[in-house]
Amino acid sequence: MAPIVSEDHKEKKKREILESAHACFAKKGFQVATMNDIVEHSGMSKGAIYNYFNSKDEIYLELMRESTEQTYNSLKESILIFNSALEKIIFLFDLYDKGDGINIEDLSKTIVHYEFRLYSFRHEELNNKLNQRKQKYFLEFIEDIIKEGQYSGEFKSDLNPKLMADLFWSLIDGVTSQFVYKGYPQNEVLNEMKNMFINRLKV
Amino acid sequence: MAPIVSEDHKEKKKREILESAHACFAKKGFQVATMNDIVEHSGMSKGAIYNYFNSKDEIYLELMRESTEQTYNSLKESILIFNSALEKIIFLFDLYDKGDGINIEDLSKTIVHYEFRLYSFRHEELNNKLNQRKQKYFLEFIEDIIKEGQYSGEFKSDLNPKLMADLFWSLIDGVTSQFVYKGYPQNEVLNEMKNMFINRLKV
Amino acid sequence: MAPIVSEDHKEKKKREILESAHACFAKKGFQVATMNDIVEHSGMSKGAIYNYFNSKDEIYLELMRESTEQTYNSLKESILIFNSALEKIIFLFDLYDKGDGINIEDLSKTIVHYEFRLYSFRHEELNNKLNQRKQKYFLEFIEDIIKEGQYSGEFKSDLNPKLMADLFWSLIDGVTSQFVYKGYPQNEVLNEMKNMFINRLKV
Amino acid sequence: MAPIVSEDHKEKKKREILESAHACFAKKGFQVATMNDIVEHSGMSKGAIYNYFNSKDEIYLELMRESTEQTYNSLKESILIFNSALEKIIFLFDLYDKGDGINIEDLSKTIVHYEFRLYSFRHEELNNKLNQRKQKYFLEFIEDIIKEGQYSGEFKSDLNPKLMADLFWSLIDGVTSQFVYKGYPQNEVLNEMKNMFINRLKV
DNA sequence: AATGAATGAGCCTTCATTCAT
DNA sequence: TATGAATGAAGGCTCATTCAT
Repeated sequence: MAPIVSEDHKEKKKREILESAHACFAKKGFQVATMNDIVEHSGMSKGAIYNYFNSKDEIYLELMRESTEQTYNSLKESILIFNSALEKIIFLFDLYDKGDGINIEDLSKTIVHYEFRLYSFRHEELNNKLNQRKQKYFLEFIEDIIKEGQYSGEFKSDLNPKLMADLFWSLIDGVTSQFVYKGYPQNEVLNEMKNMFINRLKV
Repeated sequence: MAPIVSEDHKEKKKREILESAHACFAKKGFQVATMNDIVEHSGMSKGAIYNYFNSKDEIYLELMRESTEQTYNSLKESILIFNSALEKIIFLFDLYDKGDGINIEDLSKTIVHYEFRLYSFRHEELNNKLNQRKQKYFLEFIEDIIKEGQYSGEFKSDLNPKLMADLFWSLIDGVTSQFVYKGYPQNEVLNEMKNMFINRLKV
Repeated sequence: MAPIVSEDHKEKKKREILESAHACFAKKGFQVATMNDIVEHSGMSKGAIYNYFNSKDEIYLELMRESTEQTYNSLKESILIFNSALEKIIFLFDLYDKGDGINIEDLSKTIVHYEFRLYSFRHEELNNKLNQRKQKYFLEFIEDIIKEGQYSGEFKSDLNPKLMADLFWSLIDGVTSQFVYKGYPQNEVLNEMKNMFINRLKV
Repeated sequence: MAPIVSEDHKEKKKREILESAHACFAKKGFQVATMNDIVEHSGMSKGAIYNYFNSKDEIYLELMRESTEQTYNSLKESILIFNSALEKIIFLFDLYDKGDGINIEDLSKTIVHYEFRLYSFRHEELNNKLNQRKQKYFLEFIEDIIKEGQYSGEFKSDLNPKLMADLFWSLIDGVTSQFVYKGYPQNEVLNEMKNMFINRLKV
């Protein structure tokens, strides 16, 4: 006899749980939010959730993995339309321009992201398994663009691409961090950073 | 009846508790560290600690307040010896140079700092004033140095001092954030930032 | 509409479930083994199992009933080939000789048997009849052999057959119990018991 | 400042918990009885109990340890008054004579004891740590008496004392086991065993 | 003030059982 | 009948906080 629910349905359920979890983590923080919160928010039963995920940690991990993957994929895809390395870099900075006004959801996501990072710090195994790989993806992604710019003659040839990639993400982290701190976007700061960084790169 | 213990003694006790608490929070994180951990680390009794602080939260908040204040005071004092605005800025950047090697304790302290920040985000009512004031102090602190440099002719006169101050802390946050992320100092990145920032400032 | 599956098929399914259950109970113990374990071991679905048994307890009880019956039947049948009461008794003792070496499966089965016993103790209402009948069967079984030996002149005529039957099972229980305790067979002890018991019986 | 409660008080509390636990284990079985049962039965709070014991297992272990020690000590002491090995053996058998009637408490204790044994079987570490030592104590205890009887000329010199000790406890286990099974004492059976065993020993 | 035993709400997780399909 | 996702009570345990001494 055929399975009662389709794979699709199962995926949808997982999504529901993950979204509820994310909402709860955003509202209360990952460590403070409880499985009961997620149960309540999702409207599902406790057992149902444990049918899809084996632990609170696993939910967290999946959320982390997804977020990284999505960000990575969307970054990668979005720059395909640009022909020059410079344009790519400019575009990436502009992605972090939150526009005007306070976007609570954006803020929440960022908060959860930071909490993930701190939580990972206390769990070395996780940290190593996930963060290193993640770092590598994102770092190499920028590194490649820098190299491309050097190859095409857009960027100074004596720059250390690895260092520039580190610098790029540090700048982004800095502005995001301030976003959390202050509660509103730091677009002017971001703009300053963009200019600085581009000046540093351009021949 | 005269008070049995002096105010001084009380302050000393509070200090002991706060230091133990900070050590425990640094080691395990605020959420995971327990009152029992603090009891054990401080060598005091549970009841004694509750005589000085009404809750774990209160200890945490007090630690935040103090830490901010201390950092502020030490920053303020330390730059007194410099005569030029540029030297002051350079000195401040250099403060965040962690030297070589991984210093776990330094890392832990930074983590606690970041946890503070997230915790604050969840307790808007309580900490709004605290954070705003704190922000203001640190921002104005840099703002004043920028203005000083403009006045003395060291820095470009058309810079927005507020924006430069925001930028400064964003850069610092960015590099610190990466420190947490990677687990080791990002001194080269810091150096790049320093040069960029100074270039942006100098006439 | 005619029944889709025959009674035979139903019996076969029940058997499968019972065997899986027995394997799981033997491996983990009744309390620790879960319905999921049985599901997994049997390859059937949870719902299917609940179509044949109303509860985990019911499976357990049925297993008990069956096991007792089977043991009884096989005991009864196996001694048919012997002509003297003495030979029968000797044969029964030898059944409990586990040979050399530790046989984990044998041990596990014995454990389940003992767990049955304790479980029964906690469910007097349900099992009173079951146990009493069981007891009666096994006791009368031995009792009859004793009487047969007395009738044939092999055994002392002044023995109380009931008491001797009690004694027989106590000896068997004792040696089995030690088997569980120590984890390896107690064949020498069993042999001593056999000799003692036979000496007590023989004229 | 002196501690608030005396060591005595603490010991008394531990005793209370252990007695409640034993009562609950006896009533429902070790695995089925819950910490909540113990909480309820003891009238203490959950936290209080966890102040004295770190886990349900630990309570069980302590109960086991105590029971073994007490039995061992009382056995050892009680036979001091006898001069001959034979008298000692006889006395030990008589200890297990439960008199007439059903003593529920005695039965409960025995049940809990058997459950301990089975539970241990599933937890090898425990089994090894505790049972072996316990076994050794009790076995050597009997072994020594056998040897004493051989030395004094009371018992056959060609007996294997280790085997006789094993046999002794197997007999006791057997009769106790039947006690659990049937729910009432098996004194006549015990008497038969005693006579058999003594006949086997005596020159 | 100091002590630390006591409290009990709450946490994460498990699992026998049910029921829509 | 068969399926397995859903249910939710219950389990062991933790820990911030209280309070009698």
